[in-house]
Amino acid sequence: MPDHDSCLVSKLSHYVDLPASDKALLARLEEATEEYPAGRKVYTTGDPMEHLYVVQVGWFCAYTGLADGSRHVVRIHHPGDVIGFPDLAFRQTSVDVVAIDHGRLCPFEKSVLDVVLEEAPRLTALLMTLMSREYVIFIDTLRAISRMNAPARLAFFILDLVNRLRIVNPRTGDRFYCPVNQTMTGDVIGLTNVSVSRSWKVLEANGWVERDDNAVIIHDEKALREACDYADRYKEMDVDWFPKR
Amino acid sequence: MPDHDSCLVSKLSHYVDLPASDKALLARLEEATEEYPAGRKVYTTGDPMEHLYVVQVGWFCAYTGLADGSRHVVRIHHPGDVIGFPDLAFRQTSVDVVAIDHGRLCPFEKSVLDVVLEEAPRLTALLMTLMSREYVIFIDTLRAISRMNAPARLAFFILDLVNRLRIVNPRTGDRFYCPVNQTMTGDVIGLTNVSVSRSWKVLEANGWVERDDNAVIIHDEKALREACDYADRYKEMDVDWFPKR
DNA sequence: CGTAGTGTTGAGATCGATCAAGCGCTGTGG
DNA sequence: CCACAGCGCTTGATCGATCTCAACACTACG
Repeated sequence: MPDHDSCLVSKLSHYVDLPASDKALLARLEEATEEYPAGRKVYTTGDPMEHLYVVQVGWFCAYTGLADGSRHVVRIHHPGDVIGFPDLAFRQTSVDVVAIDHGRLCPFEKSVLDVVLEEAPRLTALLMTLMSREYVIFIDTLRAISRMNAPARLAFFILDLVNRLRIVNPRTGDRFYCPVNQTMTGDVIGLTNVSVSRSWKVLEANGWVERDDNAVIIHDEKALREACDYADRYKEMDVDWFPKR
Repeated sequence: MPDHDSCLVSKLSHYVDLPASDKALLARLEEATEEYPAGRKVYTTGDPMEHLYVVQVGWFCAYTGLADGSRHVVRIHHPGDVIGFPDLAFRQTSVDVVAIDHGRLCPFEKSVLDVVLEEAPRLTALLMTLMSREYVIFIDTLRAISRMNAPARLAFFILDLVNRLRIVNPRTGDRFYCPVNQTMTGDVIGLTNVSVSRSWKVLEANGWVERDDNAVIIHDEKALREACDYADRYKEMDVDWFPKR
């Protein structure tokens, strides 16, 4: 009965087998999916923190505004991601989330997480692990932004994107579609759109990447990795310690 | 029987009441405390990820090295912090951890977390929440580093420190002891020791802070907050959704 | 007294920001 | 069909914040 599979489950099955009871639980908790046209807000900073969302289709962007009007993009979310983890600890959201292109989300209420924690330890472990992985990637990002030059930061951005896309779609290979413009890219890695443009030029001149309209083609992934000392956090997750049931 | 109280419990009781069964569980899982003289390594990048640690006494520093020999400090840990959250997802550690001054840790094995998840949902929720809070603070840090100037970053660093110290010791007030030198400070907020020194001068010249040997005295917290658009994430945690047992 | 660690200060170099202009593409409306 | 506006990207010129390098002061410690 694939129609009744939770979309959280279908995304999370990439990582670990969940017992049927966990799947059934999630299917019960999950609300109807929601469509988001490009540009539509999911929520705004300060909104009550009531839902987590699993991205089913499309790219979403979590960002915060700064006092001077500039913007910092916290995270670009792809299909399979969970939106809202960081704000679990709080009553209010700490970021804005908006759809970059047309997308679909599966919301489920934060308030039902208690049932998950009580009844589905294996699923709980998976959620904790996913959160922890996001956290480590953040550490990597901070490291890149605080200590690396503009082209290296862009290399990091590209590698992070492609490796995440490869999880959900292993056929991704070295070419992917990227709807993120240069201004937004800069807001992710702490640069202006001008520096992003120049950094692209550098990476292209090196023969490491190529751009074709909104597509990115990676020609020398090894060189990109070395440029930003990249560690792929998406490959090896430790699920051995998970509860058995 | 305070001697048998888990030190994790005693630290976590700041946030939420835990059922006696959770406390007993933790006391059982916890290993003997370990003493760390200043400078002693707790673990090194690439070590098998076998323990989490609760800081009981002292300051610890989690950092990663960069290819060019420079260093990025991921986090300064204080009493009450849990060391190792970010690496939960992985088999190997992704940072080095070292004692800044003399300290004491309570290790407990990652492999027993499955028992926690199966038997102590309320405690599990607390751990998830603490991880999530760390994550949000990281987002704030990244925002500061990627978009703010040197004095604002230092202001952020100071406010983060003092607000964390105030959790464990509410009597902290506006003065605290800080064993972190300027080089390490720079490694936290993405500056050189030289820029840190100059930024201190700026904040002092503004009359916002004062230094007295290794102590920091805050004279105008409001101004500091405004300088770096600071949000105190340590005040309001949402524990309402926690499982009741 | 010598050494190591830490912080301060100055001078010059550098990287990315800022400002400004222009190009190509797209969608819209006359 | 054309004019125009809007958006994203590129490029050049200049500016400025921070880095780099270097020298020096101070302290602790053997």
